[in-house]
Amino acid sequence: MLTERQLLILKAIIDDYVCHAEPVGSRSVSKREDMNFSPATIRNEMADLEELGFLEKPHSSAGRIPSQKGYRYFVDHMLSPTMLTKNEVADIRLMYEEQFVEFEKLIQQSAKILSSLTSYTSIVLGPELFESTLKQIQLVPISKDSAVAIIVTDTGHVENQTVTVPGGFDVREIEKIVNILNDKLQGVPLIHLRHKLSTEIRKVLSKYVDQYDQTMEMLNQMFRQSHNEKVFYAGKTNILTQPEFNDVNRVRDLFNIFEEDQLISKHFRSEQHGMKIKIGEENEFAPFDDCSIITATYSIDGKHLGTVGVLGPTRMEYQRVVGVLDFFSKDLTKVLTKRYQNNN
Amino acid sequence: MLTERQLLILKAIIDDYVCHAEPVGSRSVSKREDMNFSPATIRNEMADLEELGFLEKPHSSAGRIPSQKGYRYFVDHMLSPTMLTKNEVADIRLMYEEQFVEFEKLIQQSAKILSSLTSYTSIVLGPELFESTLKQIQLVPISKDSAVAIIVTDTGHVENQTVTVPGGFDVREIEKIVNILNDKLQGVPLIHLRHKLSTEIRKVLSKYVDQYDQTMEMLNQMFRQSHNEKVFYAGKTNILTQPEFNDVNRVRDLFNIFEEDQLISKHFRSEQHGMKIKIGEENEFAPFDDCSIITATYSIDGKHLGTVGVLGPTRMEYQRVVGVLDFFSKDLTKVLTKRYQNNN
DNA sequence: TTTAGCACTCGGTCCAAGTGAGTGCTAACA
DNA sequence: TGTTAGCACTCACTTGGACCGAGTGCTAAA
Repeated sequence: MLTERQLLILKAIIDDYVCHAEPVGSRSVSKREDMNFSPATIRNEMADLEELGFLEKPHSSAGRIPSQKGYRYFVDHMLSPTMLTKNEVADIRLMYEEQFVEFEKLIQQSAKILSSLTSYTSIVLGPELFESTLKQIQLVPISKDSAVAIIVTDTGHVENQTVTVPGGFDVREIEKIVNILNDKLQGVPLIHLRHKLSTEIRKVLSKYVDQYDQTMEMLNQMFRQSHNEKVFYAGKTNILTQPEFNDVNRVRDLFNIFEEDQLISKHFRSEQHGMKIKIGEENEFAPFDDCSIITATYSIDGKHLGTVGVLGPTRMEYQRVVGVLDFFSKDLTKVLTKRYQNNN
Repeated sequence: MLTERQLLILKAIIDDYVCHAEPVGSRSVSKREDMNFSPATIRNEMADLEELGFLEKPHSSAGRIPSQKGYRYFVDHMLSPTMLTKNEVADIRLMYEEQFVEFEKLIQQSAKILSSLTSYTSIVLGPELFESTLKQIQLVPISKDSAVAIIVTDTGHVENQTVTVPGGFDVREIEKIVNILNDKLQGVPLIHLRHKLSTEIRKVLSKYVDQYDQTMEMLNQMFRQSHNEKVFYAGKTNILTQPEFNDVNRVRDLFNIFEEDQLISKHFRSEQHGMKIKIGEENEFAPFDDCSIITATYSIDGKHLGTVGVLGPTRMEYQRVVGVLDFFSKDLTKVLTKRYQNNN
C-alpha cells in the first residue's frame, strides 16, 4: 500500500536514525545518493508517512523518527538480512574448535560471540530440560547423613542435588536403590521423573527396600528440583553505550529484569522453531519499551532445545542481527546435532 | 592525635555525608543535638581537619566532605559495628531452613541476603576448590565417543567435564579405569590431581590398561579444567541508586568489571581469615575509586573456603556493613561446619 | 506533480543577573 | 585564651531573555 518512493524514504529514515540516533530531516534524506527529489517533495511524503503512522516527530521543528509501526513494517516487508563475512564465520567456527568443551560452556561462549558480533546484549537460554531424558543417576555419600545425587541427561547435562540419607543405610543399600532407579528410569524424560517415582518406582521399592518411607523421602528430595533452564548473558554493558540508556533510572529498570532469570527465561523462551522479532512495546515488560528483542531457536536432531537472542534498542540494526542470528542458530544446531546424535 | 572535639565533628560530618551525599556545612553540624558549639567554632575545626587531610572541599563556597583518609581514620579508630536486630538474624536463619539445599544455592542465597540487608551490592566467592579434596569420580557415557566425567569433592561440590572416549572402550574397561582412579585419588586435594595423574596413576595404568595412550589423553581432558571458584552477585542494581553512579559511563566501567569473574575473584579473594576494608583508591581498579569494598571469609571446620563481600560507594555505612558481614560470615561458617564436619 | 521560497516553530546555547549556602577573617566577648 | 557574632566574599545554581539554526508547513510558480 506504500508507494515505491515512500518505501525508499521510510528505509532511508530508518537507516539514518539507526545509525545516528537523531531525528532525520528532509534535507539530509534528499542528499542520499539514490534520492532524486528535493527536500520539499520529501517533506510532503514524510507528512504522509506520519499520517499513516510510520513516522513520528519529537517536536514540531525536529526531523522525523521511525515509529514502532514503522519498524514493524520495515521488518515485515523490507528486511534483507546481512550475510556474515568470511571472517565472522571463521570466528564462530573457532568457538567449536575446543572440541569437547562442556555443553554449558559452549552455550556461554555462544552468548559472548553473539554480543561481540552484534555489539548488543545477548541472552541465551540453556537447554530446556523438559525434553531431555535421563541417562544415569549417581548417589555419592558426602557425610554420614548426606549425599550428592547426580543426574546426567542424554544431552550430557549434569544436575546435582544434596539429599539427606536415612540413618543406617550402608553403601550396599544405596547401590541397590540406585540400580533400581537406573533400571527403571533410563530414557524417561526429566519432566516425568516425579510422576514415575510416585507410581512405578514406589511399587518396586516397597518390594525390595527395607526402610521404605525414608527412602521415598530421600528420592523426593532428589527430584524436588525444578529443572529451570539456565540463562546466560553477554555484553550486558553494550546496551549502556546506546544514547537511549543515558538515564541511569532506565538502566536500573532494565538491569533489575536481568537479575530475574525466571522472568527473562519465560519471556525469551520460544515454543515454535524459528526467528521471532519483538519491537518496543510488543515486549511484555515496560523497561523493554525502548528495546527490540530478536530470538532464534537451536535444537539437537530436530528436538527443540533452547533459544538464542539479542537485545538492543528499538533503533536496532535489524538486518544485521537477523542475519547473524539466522546463521548462528542454524550453525549451532548443526554442530550440536552432529555431536550428540549418536545417543546410545 | 585528634582532639575530642575534632573526633566529634569528623564523625558528625561522615554521618551526615553518608546519609545525604551532600557537602556538610558548619551550620548543619552545629545544629546536631550533641554539638554545643557555634558554626564559627566548627568552621575553625573544619579548617584544621582539612589541613590534616581528613576533609576536603568540592569548591570554596561549599561544605566539607570526608576525604579517603577521613574514612580510613574513621574506620580504624572510631568504628563501632552495628548489631543486627532479631528480625534480621531471623531472616538469615530462614535461609538455612531448607536444610539440604545444595551448597551452591546456599552461597547464592547468601549473596541475596547480604545485598538486601545492606542495600549495597554483594559479591560472594564460592568455595576455593584448591583446598577441597576428591571424594569420587564418575564417568557416564553419553554418545559412542563421548562421556561426562563427574568429580565430587568432600564438600559436596560437583564438577563435570565432557571428554572424548577412545574408540573401542566398552563399559567394563571404563569401569576398571574409574575404579583405579577412585582407589588412588580419593582424598587427594584437587589442586594435586594433575600432578598425581602424571606420576602415580600413569604407572598403575600402564600395567592394567590396554589402550594406554588414549586413556591418558582422556584423563588429561578430564582434569584439564582449572578449578575456578564461582562468583555470585546480588543487588548489582543497588549501586545504581547511589548518586555517585548517576553517570552512565561510570556504571559501564563498573559493570564491565563485573563481567570479568576472573578479575573480581582475584581482587576479592582473601588469603587470611577475617574482615578486610578497602576504601576508594585502595582498590586496584579505577572504576572502584569511588567505592569501598568490605570482605569477610567463611570456612568449614577451620578450613578456609571462600569470601563474602559488600561493595558500596566510599560514602558507605561502614558500621552497618561491618556489623552485618561479621555476623554473617561467622554464622555461615558455623552452619557449614556443622553440616560438613562429619566427613568420613 | 515537483520544487523554490518564505514565514514560523521550537529546542539548544549563551549570557547576565540574582540567590543562597557556605566560607574565612576579624574583632569583641566571657 | 578559647569562643562567637558579624561581615565581606565566593561560587554553584537558577532564571529568563536573546539568539541561532535545523527543520517544518504552506503557497505559488515551474
